[in-house]
Amino acid sequence: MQRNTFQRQVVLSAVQTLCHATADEIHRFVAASHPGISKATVYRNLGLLSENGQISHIEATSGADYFDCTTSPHYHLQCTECGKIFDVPFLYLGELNHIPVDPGFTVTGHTVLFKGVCALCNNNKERKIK
Amino acid sequence: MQRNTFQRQVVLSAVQTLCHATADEIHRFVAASHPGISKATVYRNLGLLSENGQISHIEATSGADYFDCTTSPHYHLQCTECGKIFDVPFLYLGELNHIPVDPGFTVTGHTVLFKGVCALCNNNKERKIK
DNA sequence: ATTTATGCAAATCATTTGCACATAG
DNA sequence: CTATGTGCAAATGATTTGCATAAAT
Repeated sequence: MQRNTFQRQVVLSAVQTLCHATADEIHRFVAASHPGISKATVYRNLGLLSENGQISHIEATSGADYFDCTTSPHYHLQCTECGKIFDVPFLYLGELNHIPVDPGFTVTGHTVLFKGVCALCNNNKERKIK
Repeated sequence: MQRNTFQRQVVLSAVQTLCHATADEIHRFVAASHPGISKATVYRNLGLLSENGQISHIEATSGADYFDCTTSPHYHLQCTECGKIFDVPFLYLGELNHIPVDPGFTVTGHTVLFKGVCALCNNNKERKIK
């Protein structure tokens, strides 16, 4: 049976405050008020909380993974300049899980990740040119 | 100007032979006949060849990335048991790059990766149960 | 009391990088 | 010749793990 530790509560509440954050960002946030909490504990709790469906795990294709306070299915846009994650609302292609592949294969899910440049980074780029 | 080194030719030909392979698999394949070629060189050439559009880079969400001998746009299915990559033909959602997001954002591309269990691994699982 | 969780440090895995030497153009 | 590429080993970054101790139930 899973226990309701102080550390787990603090990690969950950090994810809910930060909305989209990496394990390291969550650890830094948590450690600010509770310096004793280790990064390993943050990782272990992020894993458990995602398995429980209390948060969701955003698997990036480069750099660190992110954790999301929202658990409803939706896709993300990641800025290739700063790494930040943004929600892509109003789009979820559930039917993609039923694509016809060789019988024998079992499709269990799919990931969609958009790449782009966020407003802030676009702005910084323009300034550099000038 | 880019040079046409022996090592680069060997790496390209390995990717074309293996079709879907990780840097490590490509290095092992290459090293079998040319033991002098280092893994760093394999990585550097895989990077250059993808930039040139001679091969493509499959960014995985866990474990090692793969390199693909094909360069036409298509998605992949990765087996969560063995990590192998399979093509998902006849499906490319180019229109996804035009999803409406906040103005200021620039969407430059998207990744779709299916997760599932391949025929071979499904088979192995069944045997374990019995 | 017993099992689950924690903190720490070390280990792992994929990939990148610095640097001295080699070689393609 | 000289810029680009190579091999080696060390560095990096994200994440995981072993182990002794702590604390939830």
